[in-house]
Amino acid sequence: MYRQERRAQVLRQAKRLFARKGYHRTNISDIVARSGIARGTFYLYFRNKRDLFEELLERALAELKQRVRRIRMGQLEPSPLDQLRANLSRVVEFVLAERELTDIVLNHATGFDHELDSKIAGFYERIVTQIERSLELGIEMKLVRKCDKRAVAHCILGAVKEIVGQLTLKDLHHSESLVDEILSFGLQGVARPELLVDSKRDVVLSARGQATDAALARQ
Amino acid sequence: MYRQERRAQVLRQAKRLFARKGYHRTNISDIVARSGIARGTFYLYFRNKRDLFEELLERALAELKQRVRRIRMGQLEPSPLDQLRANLSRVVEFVLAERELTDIVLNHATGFDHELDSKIAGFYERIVTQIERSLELGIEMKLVRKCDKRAVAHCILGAVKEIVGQLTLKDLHHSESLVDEILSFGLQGVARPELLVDSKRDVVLSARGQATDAALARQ
Amino acid sequence: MYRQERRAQVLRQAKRLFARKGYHRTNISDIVARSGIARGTFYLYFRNKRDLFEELLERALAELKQRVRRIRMGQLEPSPLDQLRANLSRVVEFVLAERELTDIVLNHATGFDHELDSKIAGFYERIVTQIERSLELGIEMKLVRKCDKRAVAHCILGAVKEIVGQLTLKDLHHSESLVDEILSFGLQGVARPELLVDSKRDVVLSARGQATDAALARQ
Amino acid sequence: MYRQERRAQVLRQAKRLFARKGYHRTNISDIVARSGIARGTFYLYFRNKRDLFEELLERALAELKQRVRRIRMGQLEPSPLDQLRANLSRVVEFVLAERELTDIVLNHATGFDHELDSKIAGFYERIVTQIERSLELGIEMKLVRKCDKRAVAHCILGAVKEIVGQLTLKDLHHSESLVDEILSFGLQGVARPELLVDSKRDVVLSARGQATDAALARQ
DNA sequence: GATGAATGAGTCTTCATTCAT
DNA sequence: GATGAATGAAGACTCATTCAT
Repeated sequence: MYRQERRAQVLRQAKRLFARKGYHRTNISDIVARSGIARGTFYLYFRNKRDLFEELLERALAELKQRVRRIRMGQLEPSPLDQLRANLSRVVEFVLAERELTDIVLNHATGFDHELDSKIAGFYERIVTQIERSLELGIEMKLVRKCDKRAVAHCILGAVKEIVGQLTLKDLHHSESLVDEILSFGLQGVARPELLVDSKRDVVLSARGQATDAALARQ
Repeated sequence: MYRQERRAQVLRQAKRLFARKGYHRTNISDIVARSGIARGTFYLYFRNKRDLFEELLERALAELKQRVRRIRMGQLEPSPLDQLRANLSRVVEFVLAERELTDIVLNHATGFDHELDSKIAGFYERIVTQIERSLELGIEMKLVRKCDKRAVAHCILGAVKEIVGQLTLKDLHHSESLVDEILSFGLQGVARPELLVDSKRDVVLSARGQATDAALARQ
Repeated sequence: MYRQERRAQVLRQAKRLFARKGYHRTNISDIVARSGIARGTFYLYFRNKRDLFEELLERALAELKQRVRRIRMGQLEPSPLDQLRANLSRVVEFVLAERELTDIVLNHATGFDHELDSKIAGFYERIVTQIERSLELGIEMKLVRKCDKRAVAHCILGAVKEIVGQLTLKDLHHSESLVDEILSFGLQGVARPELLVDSKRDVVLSARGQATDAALARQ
Repeated sequence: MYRQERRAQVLRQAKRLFARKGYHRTNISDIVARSGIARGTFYLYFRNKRDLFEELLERALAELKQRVRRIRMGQLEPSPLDQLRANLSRVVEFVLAERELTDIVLNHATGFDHELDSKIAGFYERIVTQIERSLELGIEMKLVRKCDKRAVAHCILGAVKEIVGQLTLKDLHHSESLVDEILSFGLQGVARPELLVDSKRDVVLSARGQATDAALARQ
């Protein structure tokens, strides 16, 4: 288990450095110096610098994957909204606990090489698909309006990524209100609800938005 | 003007390479080979590799800044929504015309060095602030519900960034429907409007969303 | 101590090369090839090429400084002349033992950069001042004639530098007779002593040398 | 003659730059910028950078050669001492008029390449030989004591070089007194003349200087 | 297993020189 | 003749990785 401790120490230090300086500006010298091991020892634990980075990345992705669960229907399940909220809450929790890892995923894991890029892309793709499925489900359940599910899924993912990216920079603790704010935004957008309902039409914003303009203009 | 053409050619090729491989894996040899110039010629046009990158980045940011305009009130101005839509439309236009530049801004300009990081951060901060102001304005005009303006501004920025990032990957042409989809999402979220309105309350989603859950559950 | 041997080997080879070709025409490739080490290894021992050069220079200057000692008065001290001779002898010894280092100091350490130039200038300034003080002392003791001490100090330094520079080129061993020749020159110049003494005047060469001319012409 | 003016201008500027920064740190860009000509024009006037430098050097050497004349005997000639003084005076004059050129000869022309090194060495060799011959002549005329003529010649050359090198740094005008000081030093050294004469011996400093020590100690 | 000295391929950058206009 | 853009060889330095101890 001693071995594992050392390894963990290296991972920990590398994580800090990658988060602060990015992959290319972090060098093995930095890592081994911080980790208190010799240069050569590094290569007993990791095949090379890239592998170490990949491992960190995969840990983050695996953890996140696990925290974003499929929305399940059923009498025994919490309401879909609660499941949604729980997902988001778990993600925010992770982000706050692992700011550096999050920073790496969001800011330093991009444009690396084909393999890693695919890994990241696959991860996000999976998330987007999950969101898409949830939207579909929502539409079936008549909770969600009709929309370009894929585009909207990306919007949701983007909103979460951005908020979460901001979180890594600030000294915040987990706040449910933030999660709710994100949820509210995703669910109802920013317009005052009253403006969105119209006796004659289901969805106000449509036909290149002219109707909406009219509705809004009526105010 | 001949000089400017050559310079432009180098910028063009560098842009391609940076977008494809990122800054660190693109080397001067690549750039000069692609540009059909000699190694030394590069340094006639650019002080160094970093400067070239910075120039590309700044061009993108400047162009984007110019395309995102302040929402203006007044009889002679288009409706706020149309101004919003025009902003978004101009951004999407740019992104589609300059996929590589967009890719660089989104994926390769991060974790570079302090100066460039600040430049990017400043750019996004500006955008966020603009969105925030628009939200404020919307609230005053009773078009926008009350919310954590800063958080929502980040959500909106994130949604746009993500969609836009996806656009660079696909072979799409500018579609107004996409812009409308983003707008709809930002304005009304995903919930069916009817669910959001309640005779007794202005905003349904609140108090940790329990009311909403109830409302949604009622369906 | 193994490390020190390698380092010394590099210093030795660099010394040879700098002496033969000067700083600018000696490149790292030369040095590492001669030293039998790899390119990168060089940088384990020296921060850069300039540092290596500086180290060589400083070694030489330090050694020389140490060999040129202040003339001390006192019953227990050797006669001033013997102290002078000892200084000169130690310098000549060094020069012959370290021909290359001497060559570097004399011929390649000049017009380098401000810092190194100052170092060299400082070194010579120190020597000149020491000579000047010795002259002062000699005047007080009535061993030395009145003169422009600074100018004469430079003359003495120059004479020694030139002789020493010649030594580095020839295959000589340390010869006391050479030291004495320099001393004689410095002390009595080249004129036949008889010509210098005049019953009526202390110093013959004066008043724009006309008197001397007369004296010499009398012969 | 226009051409010659331009050429002279380039030589003038190059001289300044070489004197200030040395050969290697002076680049063609500097030279052409200062000279107000285009890069390519430089190569219409000079084959390359080295040639330009060589030309400057040769001018200096030629001028100096011309100023150091052989001591001639004869009723119609000035006294040898006056001829010596005139030589020295002409050299000092040149040095003061052409400080930069002197600086180049003394400090930057060394360790350059074989050909230039030989040129410089040849120049000095010539001077040394001239001094040597003068010493010989002086000995024949019983004006000069017996000595290692070659060594003494180097001492004299060195003294002059050093003084002259100092002159280039200071803001002095030609002073005959300085010339006399050098002459005095060369002729009579620094010892008080009385100490050098001994009724029984011609030259006091001899037999490893012990006699002199004794003589000096007698004081 | 641990070490850290050694490696050398790779990269940016400079600059004297050329040559088409 | 004059220009200055273009050239590309050359050089310093970095750093991930290896390997003898």
